[in-house]
Amino acid sequence: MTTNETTTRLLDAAQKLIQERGYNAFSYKDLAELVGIRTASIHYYYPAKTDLGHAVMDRYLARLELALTAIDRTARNEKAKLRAFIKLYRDTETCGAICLCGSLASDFGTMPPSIQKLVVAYLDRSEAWVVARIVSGVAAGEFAFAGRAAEAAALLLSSLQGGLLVARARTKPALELVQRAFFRVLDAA
Amino acid sequence: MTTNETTTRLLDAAQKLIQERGYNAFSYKDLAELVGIRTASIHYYYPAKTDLGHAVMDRYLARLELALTAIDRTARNEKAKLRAFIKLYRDTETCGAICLCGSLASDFGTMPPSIQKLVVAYLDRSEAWVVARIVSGVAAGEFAFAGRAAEAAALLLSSLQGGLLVARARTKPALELVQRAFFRVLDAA
DNA sequence: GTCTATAAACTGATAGAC
DNA sequence: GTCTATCAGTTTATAGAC
Repeated sequence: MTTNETTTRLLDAAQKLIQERGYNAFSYKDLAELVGIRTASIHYYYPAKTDLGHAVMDRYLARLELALTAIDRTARNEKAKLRAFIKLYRDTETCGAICLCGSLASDFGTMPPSIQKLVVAYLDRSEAWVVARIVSGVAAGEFAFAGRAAEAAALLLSSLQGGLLVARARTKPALELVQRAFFRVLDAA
Repeated sequence: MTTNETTTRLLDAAQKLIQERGYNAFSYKDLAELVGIRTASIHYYYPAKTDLGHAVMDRYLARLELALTAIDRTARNEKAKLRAFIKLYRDTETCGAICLCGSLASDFGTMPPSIQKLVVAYLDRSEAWVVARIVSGVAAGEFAFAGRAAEAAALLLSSLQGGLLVARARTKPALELVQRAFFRVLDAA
């Protein structure tokens, strides 16, 4: 382990702030108060704010990889895998937060290229995984879906990101309805 | 007409900045440079930045109403109406922008209640209209969709908002795929 | 209506003591 | 590693001349 206690608490607090307020709406002062240290101390770990943002998104991407691996290992079939994937977003919805990747995507133009690349990587990886699940599910006769997998994958990814946005603003869950409607696409011929 | 030339240019530029960078990522200085006046002059029209944000979102909501009215008047059937609605988002996608409402929703926690209310109103109005189109389309035998209209409406609204987010980050259109997949939901039994 | 001038607070960031 | 002290730049916002 190379990460100590303080870096973890900084990353946790920063991620929370970005997901709840947005990257450009939180300051080192906010973060310092949340973690209980001074702003100068944060600079010791993350000299620039973009370094911090990069580290948070980097960890988020690594965790996606771990989550997908865990799902692929434990879920019985492709539908169960997709349900587990959607569950990741529904847990975020429960917290009243939006996806870190979605939050950074909405500030995309103001992010440095190194962070932009991670955001794109997160979306690409998610999409590729979903496409693979659909292709596999169709091949196994699990889904009746007759269209292109890329269509359904784009629909799922977009509706999960947007669903979190919409749900938080209205403090009214959206992803349960989204999930139900989405599986109609796969189950219908 | 109560709005003069300068207010219109201020609202246009502010909307553009919010959709491209986000509410918390643009300043009166950015806006002043874009419009060609000094920051103090902006305060003459909009004393506080939240007044400006409110005015931009208020106009955006009024324009939604106009757009829905125009669609209801000109489109031949419910499917054509929904296609025209999706076109509003696809035009935004073409500009490389996200929805103003989606941008403000992603900064939701940092917005004053008066703006939050407009964001919620925009989403509520959009959803109600989409639900009505689906219910009407099913009643007319235009859609084979057998589920609850609220499900499909949540899927559409979420995927359009999220689709813009995803598309801009990857500079790769998403809404054409989203649209195709969505109509499978309505057309399938 | 638009300007100059200015303020008070906050921003990310650095230097250097402990 | 964490602190105090400090910086230069920016932010929203106001006062008052023209």
